[in-house]
Amino acid sequence: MLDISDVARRSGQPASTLRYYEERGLIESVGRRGLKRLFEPGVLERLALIALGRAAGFSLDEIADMLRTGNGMHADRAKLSEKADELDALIMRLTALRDGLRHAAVCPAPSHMECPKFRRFVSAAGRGLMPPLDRESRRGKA
Amino acid sequence: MLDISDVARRSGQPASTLRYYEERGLIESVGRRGLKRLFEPGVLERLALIALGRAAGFSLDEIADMLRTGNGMHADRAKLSEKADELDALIMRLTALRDGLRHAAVCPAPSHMECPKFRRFVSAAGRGLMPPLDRESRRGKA
DNA sequence: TTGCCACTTCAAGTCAACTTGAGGTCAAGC
DNA sequence: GCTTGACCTCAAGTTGACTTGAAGTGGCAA
Repeated sequence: MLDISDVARRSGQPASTLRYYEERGLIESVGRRGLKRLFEPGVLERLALIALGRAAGFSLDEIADMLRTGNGMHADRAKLSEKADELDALIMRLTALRDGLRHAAVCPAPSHMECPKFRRFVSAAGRGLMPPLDRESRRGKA
Repeated sequence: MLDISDVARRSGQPASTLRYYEERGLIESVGRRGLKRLFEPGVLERLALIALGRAAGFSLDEIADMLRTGNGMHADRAKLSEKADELDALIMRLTALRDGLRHAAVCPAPSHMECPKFRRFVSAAGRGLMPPLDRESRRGKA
């Protein structure tokens, strides 16, 4: 049996997150010693599964559903496939973007706007072909 | 001269966003007709540039800085390069993830956890090798 | 038995980028 | 002149996933 600090240490998630996940129905504790939660070791695998789901872009609610239906991420394969397709589209956009940035970084044009290649990227973004990325990048710098 | 609804229509951004961007110093209006803001047509290119920056994962603050220093995204090339590197790392993680999902979707193992390939992905996620994706995916479904 | 301190609960705060709502203004058409 | 309605300002609300803080509890070492 693990107490919350064991789980925190071994999963890398702060205790507050573990309590939050329990409240949200993502994990469960199997009892208490006094006030303190006790967890089975299996919770670690479950937390890894949750981390995977989060990394794939599933929300906590979606993950909770999956974990509830089967008892081990019996996620329906269609949903996984769909998420893989989404990732594919995202990867393509990001790749184009990366190439654009890479080019802008080395482009000899005095101002980026004078470079036709860069102007193409700008106007693609202007036409909404490249939705914002957000949180991921913010984490990247922390 | 364009009023805010012209800019909204032609940039795809709602008026509220344009006001917000002005407040944040990302764009500026050149005057008023009565109460109503007037914009120069150039604001459209600037908005496209902002959209590009957002798509690349820059925060509004970072974009505002870039737009302030030069007067046309004279963004320093080191910063662009750095962002391209970040994107590269992100792309690699997402690709691994996509492959993992794709595999899980077709894997014949009765439960995903019985597949050694899937277990590798899970444990990689558990070790924090795959930080969450978040907002991007949520947008994906809207 | 006393004290420490890791744990507990619950409500509220945080973050970024907006959006929404209430209440007001004003140019233009009738 | 009067109405209409697009615009204005400013404050507050939204979202998801947490974190933080205050106030309380209880197991265990000394």
